[in-house]
Amino acid sequence: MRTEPIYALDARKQPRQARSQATVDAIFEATIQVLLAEGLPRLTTIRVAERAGVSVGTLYQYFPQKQALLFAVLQRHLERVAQTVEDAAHAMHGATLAQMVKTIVTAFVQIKTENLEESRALYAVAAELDSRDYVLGIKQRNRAALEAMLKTASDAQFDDIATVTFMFAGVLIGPIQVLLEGPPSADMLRMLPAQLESVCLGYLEREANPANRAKAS
Amino acid sequence: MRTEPIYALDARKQPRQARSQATVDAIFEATIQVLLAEGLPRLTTIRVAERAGVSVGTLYQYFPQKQALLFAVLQRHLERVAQTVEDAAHAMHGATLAQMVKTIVTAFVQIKTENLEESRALYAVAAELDSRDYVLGIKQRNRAALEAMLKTASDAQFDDIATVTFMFAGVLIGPIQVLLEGPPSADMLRMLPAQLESVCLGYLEREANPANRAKAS
Amino acid sequence: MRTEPIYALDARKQPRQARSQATVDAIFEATIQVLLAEGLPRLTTIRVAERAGVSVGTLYQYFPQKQALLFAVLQRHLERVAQTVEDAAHAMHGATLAQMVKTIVTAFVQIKTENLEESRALYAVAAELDSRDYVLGIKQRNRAALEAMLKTASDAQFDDIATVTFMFAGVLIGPIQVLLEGPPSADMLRMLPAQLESVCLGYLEREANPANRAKAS
Amino acid sequence: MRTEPIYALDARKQPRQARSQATVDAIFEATIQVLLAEGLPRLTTIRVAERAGVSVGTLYQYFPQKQALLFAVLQRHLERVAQTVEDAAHAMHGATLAQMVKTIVTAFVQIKTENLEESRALYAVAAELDSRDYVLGIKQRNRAALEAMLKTASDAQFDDIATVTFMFAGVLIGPIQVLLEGPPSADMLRMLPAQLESVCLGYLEREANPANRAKAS
DNA sequence: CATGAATGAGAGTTCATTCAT
DNA sequence: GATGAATGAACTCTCATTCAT
Repeated sequence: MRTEPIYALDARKQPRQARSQATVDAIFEATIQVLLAEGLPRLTTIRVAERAGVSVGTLYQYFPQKQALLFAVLQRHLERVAQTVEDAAHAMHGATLAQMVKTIVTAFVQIKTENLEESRALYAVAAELDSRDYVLGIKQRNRAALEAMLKTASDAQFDDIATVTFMFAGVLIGPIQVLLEGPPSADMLRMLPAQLESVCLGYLEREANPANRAKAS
Repeated sequence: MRTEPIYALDARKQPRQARSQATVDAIFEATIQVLLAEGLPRLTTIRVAERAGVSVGTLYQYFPQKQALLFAVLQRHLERVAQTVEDAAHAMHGATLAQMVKTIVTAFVQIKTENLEESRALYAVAAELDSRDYVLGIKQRNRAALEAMLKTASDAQFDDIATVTFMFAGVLIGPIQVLLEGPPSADMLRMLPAQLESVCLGYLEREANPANRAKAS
Repeated sequence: MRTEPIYALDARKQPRQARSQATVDAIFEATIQVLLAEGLPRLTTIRVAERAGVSVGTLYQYFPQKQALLFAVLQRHLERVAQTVEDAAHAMHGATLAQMVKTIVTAFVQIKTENLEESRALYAVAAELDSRDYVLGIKQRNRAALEAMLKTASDAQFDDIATVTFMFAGVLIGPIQVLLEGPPSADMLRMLPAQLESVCLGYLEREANPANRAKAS
Repeated sequence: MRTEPIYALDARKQPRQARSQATVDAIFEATIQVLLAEGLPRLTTIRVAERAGVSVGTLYQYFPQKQALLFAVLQRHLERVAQTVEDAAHAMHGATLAQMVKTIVTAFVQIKTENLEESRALYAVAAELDSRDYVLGIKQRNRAALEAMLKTASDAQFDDIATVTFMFAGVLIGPIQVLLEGPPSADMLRMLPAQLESVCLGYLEREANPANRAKAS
């Protein structure tokens, strides 16, 4: 994929006043709405501006390119997710595997699910936007937080912690993603946390170094 | 997302002559190549035609709309995946959980990995194309095959097989997807099958009905 | 002829500013000019825009489809014609047949002749555009105005007024059309009004109810 | 209107064999049908060929350009009309005005009405095709035939016979055209001949030289 | 001669972006 | 700053015409 450097994907103008912030928020909100109502191919700057109740000119005041707007929306979402994971992981340092898994799964399902529609809409954006590096960075951050946490598990120790973390993260996201893409099933959504805990705990216990596990108990 | 019915997404002239078939193949190939080299936003019908060594007119003779072309490419890929899963699942009817998991994981990783680039490129297509129903259908097929297989496990029995299958499929795809999106790591790729087996088997054994497990042993 | 409903043939942004109105007028004028200079098959949106001194984008801001543009031009012309006929007919209520005919013929010839080139150019547009219903509506309006007038003739009364009106209108338009299509002959143009009066009056007097004619004289 | 000389509007190949003639006829027929079913803008060579049951290549064997095909169809129609008028006019040499009018009106209404749909479809073709000269020529022929006939009227003589003929022809065609364009009304169609006779005879009698009329009677 | 796959110029239309008001 | 009319490059798609089979 041609990865031309994107100059200034970041919004040029840092909003300093309340009015500005309100405008930016309205634009963010409008972007998500258009995304959901019309789909990415029909998301035009004019449509977003209209729905946000501002003019195109104003929109361009805050986001000098369309890509910058989409990037910002994606960023806002992923940043929130990363922060949640980091907070949860940090809080669990020194806990048992079971406690860790329960907390992480709960937090992750919660954050991905509470804005279910938004999450779904942003998949297309991430896929199309030239944001691969950024997305990879976020995933890296998430994994780092998880890895740091796993290292402090009171009842387990892992030989290849990088691999274990990778699988942990992958396993966490897989079923959630499938759920997001599919027709929203309330049933599945209810079962998801417990099932995800089962999956993760099952895996982590299997992979935990037996010697240490013994020592821990 | 506005889901206007797409009339005749696959309504394309069926090639009747050998020459035609070669043309269609060249167009398929070119589509993947452009997707990888330029990305979906820069995939235009003219660029595809040029790379395929034909004129736009010819392209449109076989794919009456751009969407039809993308859909066909996606379809070819997913059909292959679904077929692979179905074959593998069917072959494992009556086997043990461990055998099932090993076979399925191997087949799935293999098919997704052998055309790694193609798989990656198609994510954006699926996300943007109005192909949700089709993609969901494929997932349904996959799950049905897995469920039918799991029901025949010689050493296990599940209470809520629908949920178990859903998680099984989700867990299978999660880490693979993460791998596809990231920078291809040979290390991870090597470990993936064993790790996936561990994850799946860990989960399935945990969820298997204890009574039956006892009986089986 | 496949008469698919044309959605929003006239759905165009209503110009709100003076600048806009000037733009729209320029586009109208340019359309007629291109029609005359190049003919309908060579009338492209780009050519019209160029001649109007604006960009294609601007043209499409006011006329969302090419058809809408052509329709608007046709409409402007026919509306003017219909208005002229209605005004003339209304003014002659209660007059004698001879006065009526003289006035209507004069008005009709005048309006069709003053923008002779425009009239001619629009025949092809009307023939090709999916405007049959609209054109028929205009003709209906014209006939209604003539019929209402004829009913009030002070010196005549008709048995089958619908038929008489139909023929009156048809006879009126026939020679004018022939003249428009042909090479403009100043001679014929000069004679036309008197001749048309003769034709119409001859016909109407023939068809007038004899009893009433007697009474009137 | 840019009147670039049309090279070779005539069909290149004069069909010599029965098979060829059948093919040409099928193509003619198909053209009319497509014209009626789809309208001029959707009349493509491929569609015509398909409906005629031949390949595009074959169509181009007989008509080297699309214009040549349309021109030929138009020609066939107008030739038939012109021939009919000429025959009728010639047969009436030396007759009375009343006889002349009756015969001409009958013939003209008949020929235009029997292939009503065809007549209507060809208006757009004539308007768009670069056939103005040809159409004018046909009209000229028709007028010449009428004029020659009128000159021999046994009971009338005209001062300005050119003008009278022009009006006669124009009056003849006006109501017919209106009828063709509108929704076909059986009522009007039935009345048309008598009404047209009335119009024409009324006019001609008015314009006939009184002196001669006296002498004639 | 007939076929129909291939061609590619050119048409209609969209939309990110600019800038005079 | 805000506005929204104007821009025009770029895209999708059509169709008259050609020519290898």
